[in-house]
Amino acid sequence: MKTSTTSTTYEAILETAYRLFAEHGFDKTSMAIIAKEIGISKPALYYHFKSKEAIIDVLFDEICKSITFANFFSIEQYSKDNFEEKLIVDGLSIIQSQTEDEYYSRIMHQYQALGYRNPKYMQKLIESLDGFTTGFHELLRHGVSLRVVKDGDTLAHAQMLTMIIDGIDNFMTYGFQCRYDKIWAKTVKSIVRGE
Amino acid sequence: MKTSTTSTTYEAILETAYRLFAEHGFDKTSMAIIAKEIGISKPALYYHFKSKEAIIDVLFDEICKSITFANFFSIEQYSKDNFEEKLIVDGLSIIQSQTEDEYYSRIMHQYQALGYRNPKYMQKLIESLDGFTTGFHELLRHGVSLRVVKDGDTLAHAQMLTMIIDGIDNFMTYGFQCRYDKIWAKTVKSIVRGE
DNA sequence: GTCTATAGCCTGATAGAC
DNA sequence: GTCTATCAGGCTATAGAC
Repeated sequence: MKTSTTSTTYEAILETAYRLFAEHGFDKTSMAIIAKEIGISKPALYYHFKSKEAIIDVLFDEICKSITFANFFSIEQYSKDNFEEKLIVDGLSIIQSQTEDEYYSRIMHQYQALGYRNPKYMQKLIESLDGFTTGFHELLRHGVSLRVVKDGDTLAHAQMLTMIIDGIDNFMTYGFQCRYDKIWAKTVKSIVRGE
Repeated sequence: MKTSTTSTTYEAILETAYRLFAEHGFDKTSMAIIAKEIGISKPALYYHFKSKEAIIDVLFDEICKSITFANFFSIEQYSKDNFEEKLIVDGLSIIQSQTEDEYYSRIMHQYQALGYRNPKYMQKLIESLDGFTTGFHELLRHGVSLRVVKDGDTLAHAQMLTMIIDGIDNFMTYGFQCRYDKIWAKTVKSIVRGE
């Protein structure tokens, strides 16, 4: 998310909706409020998006695109020498990027709640999780082949890394005071070095 | 949750609301639908609860009461001989209990979304997380004093355990196929044995 | 592309009888 | 404790003018 500067009405709608949805929830953010906040009328809004759900869907697509595994980890850059350190640093960069967008977790929780009721969202959420576990799995196997990661149940380890990344984000959004860097580093080291 | 058999109207309201809220969300579950599902009228519902929010609040209190650390872990039962194994088993029992209530995670995600907008819910959610980290922290320090847990940053380790429990629950609700038992056991062992 | 006006529905909540 | 009837207000979405 975070489109640079608002130029078109279309972009203004997406940015404003993103913020209002995060702040007040999908249900409590009416089309009228979104329109008023931008300074246009409700029908003008409907000119750009055929329904409220359409806005929600477009936003979800954009969010999903911005949080792929490949955006944060480049397997080819991992070598025998930098493996553990780079995995720690790249992981922290995810955490960092989520700190910078205060609305991300708030709105994501809502898509998760939607997912339980609507397969359309559920599917993408699972794809996203799957992308991370698959990515970590490849990365770890690469590490094994480099002989810098101890061989073991790399799939379970990949799932564990995904879970911790997800959990850290979750905790952070609550302003829960944790040594997040330490937790991530500890997890990575434990997995790389193999218990 | 899960009151045995429904005897009073009051209990019927709570049980039905719990299920409908989990299935369709707070906003999309109207007082009329709840009343209809039970077989009473809307005003009858308002006789027992002064507002929709009152139902949501009572449900949240009950849920919070049922997921305290002490309900799953009894520090005094942990000895030098059974420590690691018992920590694994007790952790799995949480995961197990959440499998048995298919609605738990669904409704919990909604309270989390509410928490971002309403300090009333936020506070209890944080208290709950805090209860687990504090509990694990005590447990780990107990383990250290028993010389069965390697000394280290027990607070960070306690937060890590909380995060994994939370994350496992999260993943499970999506029907994500994981070796949850393996992930939990791996985490516990890594922490108990110290890296 | 944007507007005013409004249709049509659903909502939370209540008045008042039994 | 439970009912029928009802209200006031908010909602999504659209018709039709500019």
